[in-house]
Amino acid sequence: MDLRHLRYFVAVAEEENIGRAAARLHISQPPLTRQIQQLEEELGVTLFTRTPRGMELTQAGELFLEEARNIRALVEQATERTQRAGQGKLGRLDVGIFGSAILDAIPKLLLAFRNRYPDVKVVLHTMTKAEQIEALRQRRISVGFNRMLSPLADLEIKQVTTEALLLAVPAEHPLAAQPVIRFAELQDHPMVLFPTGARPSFIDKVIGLCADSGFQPLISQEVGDAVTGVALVAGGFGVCLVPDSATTLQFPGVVYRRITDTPPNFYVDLSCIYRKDDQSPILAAFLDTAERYREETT
Amino acid sequence: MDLRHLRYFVAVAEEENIGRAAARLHISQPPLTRQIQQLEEELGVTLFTRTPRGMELTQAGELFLEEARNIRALVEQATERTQRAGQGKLGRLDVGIFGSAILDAIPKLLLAFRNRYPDVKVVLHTMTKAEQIEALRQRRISVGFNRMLSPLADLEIKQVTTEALLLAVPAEHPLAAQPVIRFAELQDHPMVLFPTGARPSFIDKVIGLCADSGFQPLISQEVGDAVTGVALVAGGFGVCLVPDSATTLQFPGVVYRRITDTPPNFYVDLSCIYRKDDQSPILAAFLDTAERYREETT
DNA sequence: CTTCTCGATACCCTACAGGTATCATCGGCA
DNA sequence: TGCCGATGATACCTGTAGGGTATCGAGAAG
Repeated sequence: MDLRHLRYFVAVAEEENIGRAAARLHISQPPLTRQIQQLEEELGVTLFTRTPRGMELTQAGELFLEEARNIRALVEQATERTQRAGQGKLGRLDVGIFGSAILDAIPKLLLAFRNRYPDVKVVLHTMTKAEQIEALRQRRISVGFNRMLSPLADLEIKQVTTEALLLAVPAEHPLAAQPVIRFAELQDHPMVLFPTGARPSFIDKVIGLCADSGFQPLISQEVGDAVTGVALVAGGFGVCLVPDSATTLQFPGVVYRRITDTPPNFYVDLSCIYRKDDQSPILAAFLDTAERYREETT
Repeated sequence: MDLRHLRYFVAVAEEENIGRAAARLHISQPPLTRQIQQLEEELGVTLFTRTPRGMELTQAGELFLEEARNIRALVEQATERTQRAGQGKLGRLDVGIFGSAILDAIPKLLLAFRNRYPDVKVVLHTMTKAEQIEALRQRRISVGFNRMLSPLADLEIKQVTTEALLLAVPAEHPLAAQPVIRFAELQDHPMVLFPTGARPSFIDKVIGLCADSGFQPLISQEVGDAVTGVALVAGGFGVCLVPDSATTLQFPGVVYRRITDTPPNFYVDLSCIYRKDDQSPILAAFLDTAERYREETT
């Protein structure tokens, strides 16, 4: 049996007349007769009673008509859904995000993606940079978000946005009272740094900036993520350089201050990382959305 | 697209290897490659990623695999069900029965049919002889039960059983006290006859029997069916000849008595009637069951 | 570097879907 | 009653496409 048989059968059943059905199918009458005969022979069931006025369904034929219509609808639906999946419009995208970076850019980007591809189920997995890389290679995620990513042979990196750095300062701290903060002044104040874990990371960025300005920071504490860092600032552990987006963390007793004499690379990137060999149309759609986001926000 | 494509696709998806899938399908590898390519081209979707180790489903491919399996299962089910329908094992049978004749033979026969063909839904329609014939011609029923059916050009009649006649007598009636009742004695006693309506019917049977014995019955009342007839007997309207099966009607004040000197045709048939041109396998199955029933009960 | 395994390609052959011509049958109608 | 028209069935031809064999190209493995 063949989908053609089903198509022909439904046409004949609906027209109750082989000639008309043949015309509707754009074939001539004899082949249609033969196909129907074949179908009946293969099933071993008489589907039609032949009358001088045309073809009339038997009870078995009526049942088969329902089934045939059902199957044909299902085939249509399957192709349609598969095509949507092939265009990245339907399916699932596993995304790795880092600890506290669910701030500003990532939610906005995910929201934009959801709007463009409402039938793609986005699943977020919180994991560190090293875990993201491992998960990418094991195909547990298709894309990861992180900062300060280093090039890798099998993974591609694409910058999503850059963020200026701000200084998180305890409200009672002398620097909070100054109208202007110069970067070099930070050498006199204990700093909270983050994240711990896989290097290079944001920590190295900050230490590098200090080194460029000719000093070593006074490290009061290293913590895992920005949220903890700002919490320690609130607790008086010192100041902390954070990306712009961290200002969404409004802790009582913490104020954010701009640095006036920013060195040229006084910003940090937010990038996404994915397998070079990943041909998934959903990933392509996601990266396209990310690209648009980047263009809109720069 | 074609069911073959689905079969091939599922095999490749399951084997993750075109060569093995080809072996499983008993074809050689190149045609299988081509069929998969055709399928992908027709859908416009890459279903597999080709690796040096074999074929790996894409996300769209995974979805299509589910759909394909589903469709294939449905096709199998459709053929199976249609075949059962074609063998008369699945479907619906509309049966016309007459007023009060839901006694003895018909329920037993229907029960036997249900046991042999549990998936055939039997729908009973109570209708008179004339209504049955009309309903048969209009195909609202496939078979009807009745007595004293006359041959018709387009309808076939098949006897199901015969029943001896008994006399329903009021308990207080003089005949009830006699040890023996001879048929000729009935000429002295008012009788209830049934059914009214289309002739020839059971009424004519009784009148004919009386005529054969050389008398005209004293008709006290004509009623629509045996139940009403026996009820009138209970009410003292007279005696009433009824088929054997009517003894299942146990009215208080009514007793059934045998006639001793029965004439040779002192019985009435129960037959079924159906369209000569009806090729329905369900009807055939039903008639076969009826035939067996007849053989078992004679 | 060789070898093995995978899918892809090239080319041939045959089966079968589809075409035309024609037949058989049954109702309707003059 | 017999002709005509409509219906599905049959006979036969043709071209497409599905399946076969032989072979290639690319990676992985040794």
